[in-house]
Amino acid sequence: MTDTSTSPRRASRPPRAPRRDAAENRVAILDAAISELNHDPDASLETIASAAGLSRRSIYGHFSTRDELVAELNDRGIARVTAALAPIRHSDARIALALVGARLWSEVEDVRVTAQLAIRGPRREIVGKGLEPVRRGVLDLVRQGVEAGQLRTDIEPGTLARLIEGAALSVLDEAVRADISRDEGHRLVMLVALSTAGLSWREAAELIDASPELAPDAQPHASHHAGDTE
Amino acid sequence: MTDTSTSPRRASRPPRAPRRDAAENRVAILDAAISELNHDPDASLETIASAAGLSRRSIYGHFSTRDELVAELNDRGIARVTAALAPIRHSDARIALALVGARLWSEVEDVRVTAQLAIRGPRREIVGKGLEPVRRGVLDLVRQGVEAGQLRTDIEPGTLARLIEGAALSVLDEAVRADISRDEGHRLVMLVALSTAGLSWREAAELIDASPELAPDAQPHASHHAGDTE
DNA sequence: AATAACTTGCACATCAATGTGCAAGTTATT
DNA sequence: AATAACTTGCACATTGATGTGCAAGTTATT
Repeated sequence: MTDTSTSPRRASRPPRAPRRDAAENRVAILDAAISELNHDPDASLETIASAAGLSRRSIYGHFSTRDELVAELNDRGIARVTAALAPIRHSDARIALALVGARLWSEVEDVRVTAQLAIRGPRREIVGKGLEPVRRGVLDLVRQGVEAGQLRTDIEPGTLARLIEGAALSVLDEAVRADISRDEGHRLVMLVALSTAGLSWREAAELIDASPELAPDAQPHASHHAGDTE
Repeated sequence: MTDTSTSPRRASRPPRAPRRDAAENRVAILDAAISELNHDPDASLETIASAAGLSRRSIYGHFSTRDELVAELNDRGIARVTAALAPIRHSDARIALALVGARLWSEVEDVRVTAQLAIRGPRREIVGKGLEPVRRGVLDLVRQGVEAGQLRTDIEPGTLARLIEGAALSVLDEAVRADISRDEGHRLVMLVALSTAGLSWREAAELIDASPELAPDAQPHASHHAGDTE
């Protein structure tokens, strides 16, 4: 049990670093949870635990309640999405929008769980709050694009932003259903985002092919900070 | 399921017709269930019952188990969707596709619950089977459109069909989030379906405005009269 | 090797939801 | 008014999941 109580019984006890295997197990739990919740948003701790190769009891050594585990997953998801989308800035809103799709694609699993949580469950309000900045970002892109005459004007920006988001999620769903390859999904999510944004399919393809920053390998991967000596 | 047939069977039980209020209550339960499950896919019978203005206990007078209630909802949903989409036939696949969106829109609530059930829960396989014909129909339309050079060819028909379905559902979600008016939703779902199918937003709008059968008041039953208005 | 950290299995308490039985009320229908 | 249909409240059994306490085992770390 991770003692969170701040009762300074004696001199401050130095919180030691967790054991290596324990740290690994913690990650294993998180990963298993993501994976299992992708299949069934109501997966039990039992299920998650055994998927992580641990006993249910052990989970409580890392997370004091189920909610805490989910919350952590959630924070992680939001953090990843935010990190992935934050640096996107481009003079062409269409490209930026495609980039949003592409970045989401590179985080499929986390994104899906987070998105599910944002829709269902009692936490949906809170999760929604966390995603607020991301949504604002997309909305700003849409506005920028409309302003520049690059995107459709027949749908209100706010609505359009949410629809693009929804369209992208559809691709992620489809990706889980049918096993879609990395590059295929990469292109697909961009195509769909652009289509929803108002481009014809030929325009979308043209734009993607003409923009080197949208190539499947132009993805600046999330920071593996610290070059580990190998 | 519900045997209303007056089979001349004098075994031991003459099956009488249900009392009028009972029949009404049954419908009330179904309606309440739809509504509540739209808010929370895991709504309890307690919640549903009180939303229907009844006690939880009374539900068991109409449905012997929760599953049976859900199954009935499901059948009803599939029936409605099927009925709404079955008569759609048109030489122009784009119009037909828009029509699919429009018809789904007219059944929003039922469609959403059914769609949810098709994704979550242990019944998803069964529900999916029920929707099979509908999906085949959409797929056929997509193929027809591709054949005729009216729809995009950069996405595999099977995938495209599912993406269109997903896009339409996004609109339905959006409709629940923000209160969208009947006509607004009607147009929106068509626009999004066509956009996903590959049209630019201007093409989509043009097509919709030029097709009287896509007008918000074009009624569900009278199938189609030869399109001559151009 | 010694220690503390971690895992595990079991027993147990709790909780929310489902489904039943039954007796007492209401209400539609004849 | 008489009857059967229906609703309701309460008690109760059941089930699945969560969360705890504890003792006994394992394993990383020193």
